[in-house]
Amino acid sequence: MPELPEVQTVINHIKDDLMGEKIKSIIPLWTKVLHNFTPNDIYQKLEKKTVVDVIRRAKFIILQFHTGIIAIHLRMTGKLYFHLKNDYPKHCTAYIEFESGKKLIFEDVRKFGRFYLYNNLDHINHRHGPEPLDSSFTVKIFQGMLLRRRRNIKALLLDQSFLAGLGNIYVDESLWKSKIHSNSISNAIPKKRSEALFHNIRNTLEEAIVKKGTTIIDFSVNGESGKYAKMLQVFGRDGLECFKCGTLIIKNKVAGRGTYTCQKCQKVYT
DNA sequence: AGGCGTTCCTGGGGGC
DNA sequence: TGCCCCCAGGAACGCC
Repeated sequence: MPELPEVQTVINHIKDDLMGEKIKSIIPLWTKVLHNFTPNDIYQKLEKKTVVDVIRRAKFIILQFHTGIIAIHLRMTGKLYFHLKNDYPKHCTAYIEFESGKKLIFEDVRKFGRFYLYNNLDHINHRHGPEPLDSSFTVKIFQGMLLRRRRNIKALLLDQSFLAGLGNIYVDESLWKSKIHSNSISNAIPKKRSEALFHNIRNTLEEAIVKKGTTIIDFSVNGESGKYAKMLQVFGRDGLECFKCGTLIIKNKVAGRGTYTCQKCQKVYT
């Protein structure tokens, strides 16, 4: 389940090979993978069809062209990588052919991943909150955001229109580090705790990017595994002792997601 | 506004 | 030994 650090890792891995490449064609092998366009649309909308930049916004990989963007969302099992052979992997749902002969493969076992074609980032920006790692995102802004809502903290942090990029793993990690129980209500969290949460979200994401993400279930880049799995403090540790207090970590469901918690360290604020 | 259920998919785990 | 059922999970959407 790729979250911000995993998406950033994919971009860091393929960006140099994408820059300056000109698209020859985009081939869907499974019809629904192109969400709002057809292969022919790229001739009209992308004009020169040359990749001028590759950036991340929220959990999207953005291929920037002179007159538009292709946004790619990996959802749960999507993988994006260059492939030299002429055959396609079993779960390849689409690929992009470049004039140079390079092929960018999109492999996606569960078929939730999608490609989108837009004129610019407006459409994505409108439905997404701030980037947690941006320098413009501050403690004060975050605390204000929490106070203006009265909502379950885990549901809120997972909500991409509130804050972009977090997913199930890094939400649990950030809440544990901040000693906040996932059943807490956003505007009941004390100032000191929300300040800690702000810093722990950023530190956790930054450290995970350095470690090239977390290898859980399906995530890897060209078979290379992320190293953050070794750093996880609560996620996936049900039945094991909390690293801070020794209490057994429990797993339950919060906001419809599998959630890992230390019932002693993490306080419920309501 | 917020919470919850449903949908999309498939591999894999649980139950017997 | 095998097989069937059901579920996880990101995001969008509809409903209360």
